[in-house]
Amino acid sequence: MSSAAKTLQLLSFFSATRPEIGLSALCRLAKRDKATTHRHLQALEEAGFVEQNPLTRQYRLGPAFLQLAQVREQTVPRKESAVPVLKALAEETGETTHASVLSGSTVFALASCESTQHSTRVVIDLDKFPLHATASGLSILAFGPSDLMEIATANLKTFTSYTIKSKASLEDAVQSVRETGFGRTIRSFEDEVSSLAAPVFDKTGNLAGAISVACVATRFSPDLERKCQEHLIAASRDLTRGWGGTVPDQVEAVWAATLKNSNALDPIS
Amino acid sequence: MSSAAKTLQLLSFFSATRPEIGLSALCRLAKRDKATTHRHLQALEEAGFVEQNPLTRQYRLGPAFLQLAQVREQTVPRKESAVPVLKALAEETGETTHASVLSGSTVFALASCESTQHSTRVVIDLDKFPLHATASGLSILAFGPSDLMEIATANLKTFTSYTIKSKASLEDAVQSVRETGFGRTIRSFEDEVSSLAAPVFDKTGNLAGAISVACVATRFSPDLERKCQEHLIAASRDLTRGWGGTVPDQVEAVWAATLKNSNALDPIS
DNA sequence: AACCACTGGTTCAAATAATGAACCGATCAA
DNA sequence: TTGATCGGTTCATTATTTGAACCAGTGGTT
Repeated sequence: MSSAAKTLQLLSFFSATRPEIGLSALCRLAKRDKATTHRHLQALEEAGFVEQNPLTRQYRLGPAFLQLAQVREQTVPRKESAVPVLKALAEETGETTHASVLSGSTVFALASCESTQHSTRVVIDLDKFPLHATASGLSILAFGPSDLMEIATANLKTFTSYTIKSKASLEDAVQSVRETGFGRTIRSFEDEVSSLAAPVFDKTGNLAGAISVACVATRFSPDLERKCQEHLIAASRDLTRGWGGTVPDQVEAVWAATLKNSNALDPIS
Repeated sequence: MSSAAKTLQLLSFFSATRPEIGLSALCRLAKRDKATTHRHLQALEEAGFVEQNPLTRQYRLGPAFLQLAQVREQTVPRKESAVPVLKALAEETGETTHASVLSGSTVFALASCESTQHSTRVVIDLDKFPLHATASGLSILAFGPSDLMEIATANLKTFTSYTIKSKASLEDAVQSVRETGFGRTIRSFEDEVSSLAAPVFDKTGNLAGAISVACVATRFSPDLERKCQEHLIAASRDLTRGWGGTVPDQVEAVWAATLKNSNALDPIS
């Protein structure tokens, strides 16, 4: 590990829950020498990446990040960071993938990617995802702002015979998403499509959008679902990271539980 | 210069106007070896501080900054409280406003706001303010830690024909800031810009940064200066308050004296 | 007041990791 | 083909990083 890498690693110990760290504490966290850590901190301080609280002498993240984050946002808008994640997800699952962003109370399509693995594949060309009828919409209802539920129930448009039609069944569906961490729809938007989606979060820790896999319904087996779940988790983490956030622990927990359950049901794995 | 410092320095070459840089270009900018620079970039990439554009292979700032900027703002919420103050100040004066923070011995740009009142306005895109050549820098020299003076005199870079060039004239300028409470520069950083700045303090009672108005030089009349002074006082009080501090009585006193003098000179107001 | 346990910070010989000229393979233009 | 880029890699040389031991200061206990 290079000296630069060690220096940079120190920054990763700062978080919202541990915003200020003293020299000795940081040595323990990083399992490194005091002299070394001190020199590393001085290099970081010079660059504006950390500063010392003049009262407590503890170190905290510096103001340089505000500037650099601004440049990053100007350099890489959200769509661009979604594309590689969607590509990877499409390749891994062999199905079509979508990313969407919540803006106000509308779920906008951001980008999508078709897998080349199968000759039949899902091609959905929409720019707004209905909240009640898509896996992405359900994910966003489950983990997004609570006032969305009202808007969703006011717009229960029917797309197929499977589309959710009542407020009660929508609430059930959303509750199930909260418990599993995945939005899930079977033929509810298009007759031949079943989807699985995961929420994506941004730097404010709020829900920012969703990422989904749209499967040809006849291919949507428990095995495929399991595979989609695994890769959706990775994809959501990646995209959340690309948008500057971290997946909330609570969501990670329900994902872990869901995967465990599906393991239990499937004695092979 | 430590290897870590060299690595970190690479990041400073990225900006809104130069968001992506290739390996060779970065070597030229940093005046360093290609192998070395490449290794440094790899360390940065591993930490998420840079990433490569998969198409062009050029490097750009990474997503880690979004997270770390978020943590920084949660730790020391400065930018958030500065924005409305800058906005108000820009509106009141009709000129561009800046806020900066002192970290270590560097003055970082925090945020800025352009007035919509005039069609010609000052647009300054820098991330570090030179201590000797900007109104903000002079304010910080005047009311900040005394060891800054050494650093400033060691870095008397010339920007325009008006830029302060000698230790003696810098000391004079700083003394004048102490007496008036305002940093003041006439065309000293950019040829067409004259600025006025006031110090901002934090909860420890120490200087934390500065707030400034950058005027198109040809508009910088005594009337406008007077107006800027009045509103800068209010803005500095607001921002200091937003950062949990209070403006020291001694600074308030020199402000009051300055306003009184300019009243005496200007019988109209 | 003496003692202890803890800070943050510094020193210097020993050891390790950074360095850069030269090199490779690709790409592009003339 | 040639030449001038580009990004990336190699390895002997060299300079930098390293950490045990050391200060100095602080707050709590005996």
